[in-house]
Parts: sequence; structure tokens; C-alpha cells
Amino acid sequence: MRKPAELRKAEIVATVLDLADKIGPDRVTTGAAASAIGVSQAALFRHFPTKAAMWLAVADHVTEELTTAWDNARADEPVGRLEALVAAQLAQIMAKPALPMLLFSRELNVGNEDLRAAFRGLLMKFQALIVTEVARGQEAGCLRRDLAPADVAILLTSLVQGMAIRWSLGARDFSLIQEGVRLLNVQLGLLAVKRD
Amino acid sequence: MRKPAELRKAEIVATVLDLADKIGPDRVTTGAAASAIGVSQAALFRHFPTKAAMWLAVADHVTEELTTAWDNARADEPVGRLEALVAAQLAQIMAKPALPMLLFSRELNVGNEDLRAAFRGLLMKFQALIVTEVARGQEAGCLRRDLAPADVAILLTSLVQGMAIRWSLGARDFSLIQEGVRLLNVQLGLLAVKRD
DNA sequence: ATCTAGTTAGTAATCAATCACAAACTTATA
DNA sequence: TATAAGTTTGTGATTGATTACTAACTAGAT
Repeated sequence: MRKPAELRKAEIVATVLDLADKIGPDRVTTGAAASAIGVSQAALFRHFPTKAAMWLAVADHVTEELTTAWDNARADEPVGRLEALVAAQLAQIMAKPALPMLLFSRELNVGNEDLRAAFRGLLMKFQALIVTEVARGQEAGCLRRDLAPADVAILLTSLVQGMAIRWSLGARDFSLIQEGVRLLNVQLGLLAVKRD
Repeated sequence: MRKPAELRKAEIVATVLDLADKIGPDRVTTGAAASAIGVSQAALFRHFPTKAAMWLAVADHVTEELTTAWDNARADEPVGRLEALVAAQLAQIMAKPALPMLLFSRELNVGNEDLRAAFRGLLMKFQALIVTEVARGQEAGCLRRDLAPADVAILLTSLVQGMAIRWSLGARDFSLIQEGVRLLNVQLGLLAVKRD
């Protein structure tokens, strides 16, 4: 079945990401993706010059999705926004379990330098959002002021990554977002100004 | 050059791990390993029946190295031991950057279920060591008692993993062990009983 | 003389990418 | 409106490279 190129491109991107979830990023061959879509393997190269270009398109798509998820994580207090940001990130990882694996995939780590740069940029952007909100929380007087915002941000984003790894490598038998938010609140409790 | 099988086996294991550091776990082909050693590709199959068996031997080797590193991380107080354990872990990762990547490698995640089990066991063992030491620290009165040791352990191991990811994806332009221990102490400061 | 650790020279499988070509859609003109 | 011309999206067959693994043979030490 013929489709306009725009639609087909989007379909390829979605399928590559979906297959990456199911069988792992490095197992996604052009043949596998094509047969999952229902076209010939050669058809993919009508829309992308190389397989690396397909992955870059996937990165673009993920960037958009993550960015809007971050934008939608609103709250009136800085601490609430921190929780919303982390929850949004965990939700995205749950929905697309390939994301953590992609960071260590062969595709990203060898040969596809642009893909690597794209995802590094994403992580840095998230980190920057957290730093901003931590600083705001300190100014508002709800977070301890004796720690550098950048250090606090590393503690918080590390928690996200650590939870993602536990969930990804394990049997995925717990709710990533539920456990993640619970432990985030444990950490935020440690970071709150002491009221006693 | 002929070598006794024992030596050659060890050489193969070391070379596979070393190549994994340099070019990534999934790029280590039998041909690449063989030519790095200086023998023909077929020679490897004199010592291991399959490539998967080579990786299992690598896992055994890593298990031994990590275990002795943990054993040598001694200290008289629980908090000092926590720091020593984390420092030892970070040092191992710095020395063998393939370790985090291996967790998400294709080799481990598809087909080689034994390899996956081996590394999952290693992670769980480390986690258990941390839990034990946190509980001891709480009993000794140097760590806050209002948190579950398992939760605290997740915060600490997540920090290790988060730092490893930052270091691994970035330009590896900072000392993983130095920055890691610094941030560990920030976290441990948050967990210490308030003396004021 | 007999293992033992090696070799050279293969195999079958898998993969990304290319090729000539065909069908379906679009546009312009008679 | 009908149709010719051109463009877009597809296919099947194939290629060349790479891979893990095997088979048949060989040099050297005990």
C-alpha cells in the first residue's frame, strides 16, 4: 500500500522505536523494521539514505516528546515542579523502555556520533531544568541552601537513572513511576529545610 | 607462539575485556580479539566452544575482581566503609569502562541469559553490601534512623550509576572516583544525624 | 609417537545498501 | 474531459562485507 512520504517516515520512526523496546535497539535491522511495517526492506531506503539517518529521526521524535512532557510538568512551587519533572521523565521511560538501553546501544556508541550528541543534549537539558528548579527552591526557602544546586541536581537525576536501570535490568516488576516518586520524596525530605 | 592453554585462556579473557573498553562490547568480534592477541581467529575456538562461553569467562573474571575489591574496602566505621565501597566500585568502573556498557550490551541482553544472570547477581550483591552497612550505621547512631536501609541503599547505588552514566556518555573529562566520592559525601551529609 | 596448540581455508548466515523496474499518483495540455 | 508526461513510492533480486564457527592439516614438545 502506497503512503505519502511524510506518513511513511513517521511510521518507520515509530516502528524502529517500538521494535527497540521489544527486542533491543541493536537488534533492529532494516529487514525487521520493514516486515513489521509490511513493506519490503528496500522501501525504507526510499525515505532514509542510511540506517543511521533513521535513528537520527528517532532521536528527533524522542526529543520532541520529552520536551513537551517537560513543558507539561507544571506546578506552582519549585518542589512540586521537581516532582512533576521527575514523574514525567519516569513516565516517558516506562512508555519507551528502549530509551535507557539506547544510551548504551552499539548504534549510539559506535559510528553514529550525531545520535550520541542528540541524546547527550537531551540529558543535559533535563539536568539544566532540574538545576533551575533547585535554585528556585532554595531562593524560596523550601530547600537547604548549603548545597550547590548543580550537586543537588546530580543527586536527583542520578536517582532517575538508577531507578531506570533497576527497572530495566530487573523483571520490570514494579511501577517505575510509583517507586521513583516515592524515593524522590525521600530524597526531597532530606533536602528540605529542617523545621524542627 | 604456543602457550599453555591456561595462559591463553586468561589472555583471551583479558583481551576481550580490554577490547570491550576500547570499541564497545558488541563490537568485539572473534576476529578482532584474535588479531589483538596475535593468533588466528580459529585459535580462539580451541579454548572456548562458543563466543558466549568467552563472555561467561569474562564475567567470572570480573566477578572475582569486584569481589576482592569489595573485600579490600575496609574501614572501622560503617560510614567509612560505605565510602570505601563506593570508591572501590567507581575505581573498578574507571579501570574497566566496559562494565556499564556491558549491562546494556546486545551480548548480555539477547541470547546470553547466563551472562545476564551473572551481572544481575553482581549488582544485587553490591546492593546487599550497602544495605548491610547502612543498617549498621543506623544502629551505631551515625545515620538517620527514620529511613529504610533499602531505600537509602538505592539512593547511594543510584548515585554510583548516575555518575557512571555521566562519565561514560560525556567526554570522561572528570575523575569519576573523585567527583563520585565528593557527591557521595554530600549525600552522606544529608543522611547523617543532625548534630545541631 | 602422540598429544597439543596452532594454522589455512573454508562454510552458512546475516546485514545494509543498490539495482532495474513497475505501479500509482499528479500535473499539464489538447 | 481525456490523456500524455513526469514524479513518487514501491518491489524483487542481488551484492559485498562481516560474522561465528568448522574441517583438514601441521609444527613442536615431552
